[in-house]
Amino acid sequence: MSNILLYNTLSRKKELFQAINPPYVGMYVCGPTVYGDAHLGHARPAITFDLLFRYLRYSGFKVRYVRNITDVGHLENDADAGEDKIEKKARLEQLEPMEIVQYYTNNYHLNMAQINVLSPSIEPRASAHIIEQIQLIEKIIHNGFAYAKNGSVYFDVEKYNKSHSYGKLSGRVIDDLQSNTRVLDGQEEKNSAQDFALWKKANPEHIMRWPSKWSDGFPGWHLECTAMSTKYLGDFFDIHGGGMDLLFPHHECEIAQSVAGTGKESVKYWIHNNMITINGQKMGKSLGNFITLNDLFSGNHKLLDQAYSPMTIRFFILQAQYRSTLDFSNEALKAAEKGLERLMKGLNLLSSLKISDISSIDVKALSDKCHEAMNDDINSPILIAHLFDGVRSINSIRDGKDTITATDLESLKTLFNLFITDILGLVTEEKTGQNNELTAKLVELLLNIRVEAKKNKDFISSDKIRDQLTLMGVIIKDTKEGFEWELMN
RNA sequence: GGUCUCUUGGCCGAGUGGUUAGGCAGCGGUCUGCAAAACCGCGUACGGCGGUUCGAAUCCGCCAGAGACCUCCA
Repeated sequence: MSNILLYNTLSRKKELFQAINPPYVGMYVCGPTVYGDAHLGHARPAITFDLLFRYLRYSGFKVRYVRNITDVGHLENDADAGEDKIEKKARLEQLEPMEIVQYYTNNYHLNMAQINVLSPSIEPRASAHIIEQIQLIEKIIHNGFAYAKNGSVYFDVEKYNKSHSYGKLSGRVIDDLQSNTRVLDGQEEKNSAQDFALWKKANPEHIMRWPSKWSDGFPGWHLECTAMSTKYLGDFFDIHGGGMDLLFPHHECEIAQSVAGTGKESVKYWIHNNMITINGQKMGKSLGNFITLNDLFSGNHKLLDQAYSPMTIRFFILQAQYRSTLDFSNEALKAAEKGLERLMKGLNLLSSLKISDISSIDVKALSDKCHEAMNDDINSPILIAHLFDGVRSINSIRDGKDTITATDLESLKTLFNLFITDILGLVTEEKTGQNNELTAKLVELLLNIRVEAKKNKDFISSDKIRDQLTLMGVIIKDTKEGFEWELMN
């Protein structure tokens, strides 16, 4: 079916992807906690796994892609003393918690659509799966790996580690953890510092609460992913993805929960995307150095020289391999903007190429290279480099320096549409105002007068029209046939 | 402090033993009334010091610097 290599964090090497039940593939990716606008960092996993989703589907797999919305249980601080992120935001904004959840979920969906990220097959909410989480806690308690205390339930890491390996995903040793875990407030309930909460008893002022046999409370953060992934994908599924920062403790805890609950691990391939950095540091909420997607699209942020279109952001992220850090800078984004333009121009040129009896370019070889790049751990930058080689060939054919047959041209069109549009998910963006009929007519009227002036060698008038229009934000390109124009963003 | 990772030409970013990745910027050229745009051409870089090897950006060691995780984070 395919020979896709994927880097599995569990084994620390690239493995041949073999679906558990081909052609079906189950993929679970940790989605956002909806208590703020999505920032550039959130776009990385979304695009990374969107790319994988698209490529797996193209490769013949029927993928069920589950990406959750965390709307409860994600604590602000340590598991005992912390405050629920959603609740905190709700209190600050004087809103019902679910109002916050709805608002930021809507914004997330809008942003994802803007960067052309496909909707997952299922998008479960943690708050809608309390029963499943309670059932899982009961199983874990039944199997002896959790204990209740004062209405809360904690996972017994030490006991689990005696018969299983806690730390196998992140490469941690439990003894190191014990000696190095910082002393935090409110941990007195737990038997051991590294134990984590499965259920938390709610304080009286806590709004988000559900009844359970232990207390009126709410589930722990790590639990939701285990409960929801196995509910929709079964006890053993193919791919679990997320950001590298979730590796420990979140994903480590997921493994422990699933083994403690069902007796076996539930994930075959663990895949992690790396971070987006800014000035060499991770972009994140806690450091306050994040730039939201809305900021990027509007250009309205002190670190931004200009606005960047959603496709520029998408291309910027795709230009780096997902396991590398990617450093934000205006210079890098501008480079991405220009590069994307070049690529899309090449794609558009395909429809106007003249055909010949023979081809001087090798479309099949290009196609093979593109597939090889994607098969090698989804290496999008290599794929893009090959596509740029294709663009050079396309320009060269246009200039008459290379030739292409009708058959090869069809193949090349198919290839470009497949990789650029379907797999990389890059589409041409309409510029705002371009469709305003009156503006278009006025601009064209002026430019036609300018053509007349040029014919009459009245360069003073022609340059005046050009300079004035340029000042107004009309980009003019002179061509053999006359002119082309577009509005500045 | 512990665990792990990274350090590539002006910028971003691929590449794991021997062939020029690619993009942006820059320079040169074609085109143009002049420009702009577009297109074409041009860059032998791999933190430092040793070692292995016929040969290392790529393997090993040491040193320096940066980062991630260890607490919420995509």
